Formats: sequence, structure tokens, C-alpha cells
Amino acid sequence: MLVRTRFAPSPTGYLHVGGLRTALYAYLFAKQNNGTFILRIEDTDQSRKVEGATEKLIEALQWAGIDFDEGPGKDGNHGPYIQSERLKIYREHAERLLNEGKAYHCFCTAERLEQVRANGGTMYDRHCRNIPFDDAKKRVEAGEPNVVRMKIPDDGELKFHDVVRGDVTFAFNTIDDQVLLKSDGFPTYHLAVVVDDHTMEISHVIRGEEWLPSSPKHILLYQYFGWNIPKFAHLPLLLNPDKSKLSKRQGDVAVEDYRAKGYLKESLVNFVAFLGWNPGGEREIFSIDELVKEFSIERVGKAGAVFNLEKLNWMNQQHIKMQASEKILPLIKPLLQEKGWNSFSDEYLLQVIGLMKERVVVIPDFVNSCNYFYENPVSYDETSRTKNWKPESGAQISRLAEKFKSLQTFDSASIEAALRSTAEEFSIGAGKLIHPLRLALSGVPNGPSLFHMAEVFGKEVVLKRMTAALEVLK
RNA sequence: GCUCCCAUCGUCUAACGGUUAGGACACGAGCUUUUCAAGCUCGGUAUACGGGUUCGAUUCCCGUUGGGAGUACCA
Repeated sequence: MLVRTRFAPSPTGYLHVGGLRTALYAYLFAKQNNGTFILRIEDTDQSRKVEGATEKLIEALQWAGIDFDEGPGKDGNHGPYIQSERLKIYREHAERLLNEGKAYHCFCTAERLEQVRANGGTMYDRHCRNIPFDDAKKRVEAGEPNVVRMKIPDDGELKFHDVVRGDVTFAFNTIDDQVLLKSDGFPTYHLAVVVDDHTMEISHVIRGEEWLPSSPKHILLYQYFGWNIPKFAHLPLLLNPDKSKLSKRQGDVAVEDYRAKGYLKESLVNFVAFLGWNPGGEREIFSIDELVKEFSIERVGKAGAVFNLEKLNWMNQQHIKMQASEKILPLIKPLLQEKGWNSFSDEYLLQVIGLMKERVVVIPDFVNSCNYFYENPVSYDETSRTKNWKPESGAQISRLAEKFKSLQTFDSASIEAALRSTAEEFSIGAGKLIHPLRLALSGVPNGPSLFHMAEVFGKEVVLKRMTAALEVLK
């Protein structure tokens, strides 16, 4: 069977992390089955139109490494891939249902529907369902506003098999006569998905659990049209810490938010993949290519998963450590630019990245948590100062500076040797020199290995900073 | 309210019906180190409850409770 999956977001202005995971699963499933992954834009709600949203969506997807094979701008003979460009198709299909008596025109006003609900009705009362077809047609031709509703059978039930949930059953008498075509001529989601998924030959509908309750309507439509029913997989929801459906308000939900905060696409993708699924082993760090190999839709869980920022932080740390410094370089350059620190060579920055990689959580840490690589200390940490800068420190650091001056090669090994021999001269432990020097060079009490740090700074900077510190020390 | 879905450490999760219920994050202690991270070692915390079925239930069935989603001319 040819596998074709799709991600069908509505263009709200950003890509939700829940959407990212849905897209990812659909992508992984398609790729591992040599299938096709399709992007379709569901923009049938005119009132929610957002300018530039589709572009942002595509950009976020592309950033995450989820490439679609067909979609806006990538024709695959199943387009167009934007629903607002497919209006004619939906209308034709609605027409067909109307003619076959599987749908009907409804002339109820918003006010009347509200009334019905106010009177305790939880569903549409099917007021227009029995208007004779010809009468309805006349009223439509006369220009009376109307919608098209699908006829749900009076009784019986609909049972279907969901790939992640197993068998699910709904009784028809609990299902509303769903609006298929709105009075503005646009289809509702329910008509559009079914028509599109069928015409685009989607084999597996992978989507969030929030769609589970409307699935019977969709399946009934497939039956009305006489079409093959695709496989359905309803994914567990992503949750806020309070277990409600993940939403803004309780934190960032947009992929671009995480990108902006300095999370690697590798970690966001890895993290989100593990929300509701895992490969069964004990390994947790995977690249997207490895995920394609490991993923199995059968192992997707049923329970919702809380989006846990702390674990994401840890994963980001892991991925940063694994990442080649060369790949990190372009990510920190714009941040340095903002700070006005743009006089550093790639070679220098690569060394900084090498030293900082293991002690960083998000990308901006490469810039913000270690100013000393980019500027001379503007102050010296108070606590460390009283702790490490003793009256005798001045003389010791002066002596150390002299030794540094005479060093031919200024690398970490020779720096360390010089420091240790100086410590011996004064009959003190190396630590008595290391801490004061660290403070003198960086202004803060912690950071990467002192000797490596000094090597990266270079002899000139080190000596300059030592002299500056000595001024304060006196 | 009604319909549907779900239920293992605080969180993400593993466990052919047979395990001292495993791992990871977070947390605590220690080791290592010049500091901070990282790393390593150790530690505590879970099968919601009640009934069945079974020689034996985290696992299968029923109920209860709890949580969630849906209930629009939104998706």
C-alpha cells in the first residue's frame, strides 16, 4: 500500500509545538514507509485569516527539518494544497450529497439556533431536514441564506478502528447534523478534510486526539461518497503542567519561540517525538534520521503528555554537546552582533564554543554566560574577591605575570607549568593561585578550565587583564 | 449536562499474564576537578480505588473515582 500522510494546519500565524509533533509523526511514518508527506493549508475560516501565516508555517517546518513532498509551491498532481483555492471542489461534492439525499439545505438563522440551544437542546433540532428538496432549491435560488448539513442516521452506531486507540464506537443519535457548507460558500473543516484526504489519496490520517469525536462524521461522509476509508491515528494531546491541553498563557507554544530562545531543532524534534512515543530501549537522544528508522506508530501511547521544559533543557544540552562547533558558530554570530562584539575571528569563536559547549543549556549562553571571552572584566565578583584576593595575592600575581611574559609558547600546558612552578616558589597550593587568577582574567569565579581559557585569551590579553586586576588589588 | 478518550514515580516513560516494577528529567548525597558545568556512583518517590477472571494480574473484564477532549456557519 502506498503511504501518503499529510499535515493540515490552519494558518494561525505560527506553528504550535503540538502541531510540530503531529507533523513529525506523519513525516516519520511516511518516510519510513517510502511514502509521501503532504502539507495542506486549511484556511476555510475567512474570519481567522492571518497575513503571512502560511509562509511562517512553512518556514518553521523547514527549520525543524520536516520537508514536505507535496504542498504549497511543490505540486504533486494533487493540488491545489490550499483549501481556499479548492472551493469549487467542495461545492461539487456538497451538491452531490444534496442530490443523493444525504445532505440538506438549512435556512435556520443564527438566532434560531441560539434559541434551540438556550432551550436546552444540545444538538441541532433538524428543523429544516424535512423541507422538500424542490422547495429548498427554490428558496436557495431566490437567494435565501442557507447552509448545507449532512444527514446523520436516526439510529444505529458507527464503529471504527483507530491505529492508536483501537476500536471506537459512537451512537448516531449523539451526533449532530453537521454543517458541511457555510452560508458564505466555504466548506467547514469536516467536508474539506474528507474531500481533500480522499482526492489527495491520503492513506493514513494522523492528527490530534481533539479530532476523535468528529471522526464518525468523517467516516460517514466517506461512506456517503462510496470512498475507501483511510486509516486513522489519533495522537494523544500535549498538555500544560496542569494537564489541560497545551496552550499559550502557560508558556511558549510556538516553535519559533523555542528557536528564538536558542533551542536546537535537533533537540526540539527529539523532545517532541518522545512525548507520547518511545522506541522501547533506554536511549533517548536521537537525530531526526534515526527517528525515521526507529519510529513505529504502533508504539504511540494513548495518554496525554505534559510538555516538560526541564527535560527539553537537558536534551538541548545533550544535543549541543554533540553538535560540531562549526554548526554552532552561525547561530551565535547574530547574537554577538547584537552586543556589538563582531571583531572576533571564526577561529577564536570556534575555540570559545569548544570550551563552553559542555556548560551551556541554550545557544545564547555562549554569549551571555561568558562575557569574558568578548570583553575585559568590567567588575570583579565581590564574594570571590574577598575569598580569593588576599593581601599577598598581588605579589604572587605580579610574579606570575613575569613568568607569563617570558613564555615562548602560550598554550595551556606551558601556562599551567608556569603557574605551578610559581605556586611552588611561594610554597602554596596551586589553587591559591588559580582562583585569584581566574577572577583577575574573567571577573567571575567560575567557567571553563583556567589554563585553556587563558590560552584562548592569548598572552597579550592575559597580561593586560592581570595588570588591570593588580590595580584593583592594591 | 451529554458523548468519547485516558489512567505506572512530581514529569516523560519501559515491562509475551510470572521482574526486587526498569530507564530518563528533576531532586538529595558522594566521587572527580582549579571553579562551574559535564561525567560517574548511590538514594528516595509509582502501578488511582474496588470487584472479578487466573495457580499468578501493572498487564484481561466490570464498576467507581479522577483527568482530558469534543459538544460552533473554528479548526
